[in-house]
Amino acid sequence: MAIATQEDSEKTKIQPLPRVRLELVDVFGRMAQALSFPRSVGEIYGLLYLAPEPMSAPEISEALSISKGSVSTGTRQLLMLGFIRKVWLQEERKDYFEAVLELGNMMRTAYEQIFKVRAQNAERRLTDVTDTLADEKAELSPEEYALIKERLARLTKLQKRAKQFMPLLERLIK
Amino acid sequence: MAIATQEDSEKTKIQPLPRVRLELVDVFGRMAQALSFPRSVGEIYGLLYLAPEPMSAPEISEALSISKGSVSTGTRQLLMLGFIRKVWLQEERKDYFEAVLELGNMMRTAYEQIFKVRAQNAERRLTDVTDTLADEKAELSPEEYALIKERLARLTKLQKRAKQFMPLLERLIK
DNA sequence: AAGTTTGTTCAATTTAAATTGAACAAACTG
DNA sequence: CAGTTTGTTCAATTTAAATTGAACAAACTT
Repeated sequence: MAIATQEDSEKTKIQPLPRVRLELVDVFGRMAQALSFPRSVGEIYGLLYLAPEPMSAPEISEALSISKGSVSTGTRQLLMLGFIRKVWLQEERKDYFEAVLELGNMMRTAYEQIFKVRAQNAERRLTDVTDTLADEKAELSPEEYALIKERLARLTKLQKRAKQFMPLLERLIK
Repeated sequence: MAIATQEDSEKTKIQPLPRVRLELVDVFGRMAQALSFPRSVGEIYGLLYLAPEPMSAPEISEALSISKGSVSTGTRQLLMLGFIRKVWLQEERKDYFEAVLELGNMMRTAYEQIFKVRAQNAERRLTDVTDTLADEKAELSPEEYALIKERLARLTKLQKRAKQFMPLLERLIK
């Protein structure tokens, strides 16, 4: 469908994607959503994952029926996360993209960029809360102060435990 | 606090929450969002986590300025995940809720209910795609068929590796 | 009995996020 | 040079999800 009727002077030999490829596009689209990425980002990766050759942004846009803008932002995200890479095809001036197949690498990068940052944020915010408790001590009844202190200590302990796991996880992921 | 005696006719002894508690509400609210839960669900948990006594649904609604409906659906989700429990206060007919403080348990339950299910879904969908490839073999060039087959095999391998990690993760989490 | 209070459900609304599409710049082509 | 094509950015729009609020049922009270 959507065969470009404008003079196909070019490589616009857009044959429809085989069903397998469409299905994988869908699988990665849903997976992205589950991980709270835009669906389109997953779809782009799914498309590239089974592509026999690198694809240009206009080709991706056409194949998935998504706008240039979405392809631009989507590929940027995937590049940053290390899920795809740019390929320089001889004498072409377009950018071409291909999927990085070494999934271990991808996952490590994604882990670094997402989980680690989140864990650090959580840690910082937790110490902020603890500081607030100290500031507020005078305004709280001794019982309430003690209770809150104990519970925040629990959270901090958990936070520390989680932090210890992280290097272990990192090793597993590699 | 909040020992509203019925004769009050208004248990609206609602003194404002201490700042520490408001801050933790916010921390958990944001954390929930990062994990793609509704913010309100995190806020409810954050509120209960530092509550000196179990709180009723109307109290929660009031304290967080969220509707009865949200409290009802939010507490249901938290109960299902094991993050909070119902407490039966003597002779009261309202439901009271308190946070489960044993975070290890919570995390195990959440893991079971979320990651495991997702991993199983991913597995099923991947085999579906592989089946489609088999169906479609005749319509593909030998080269494309081989390429897709190889890449799907890669994914399946990764999937299996991830599956092996799961029991290990489970043990770590406990 | 009629009147409260609590809690659930679900349609309507609000809010947040993703996507589009148009304006623009850059790099080429005839 | 003017005319294409590619790719980015961002305001406007669309889409999806969370939240509200009203209707209702259940469990009590007077």
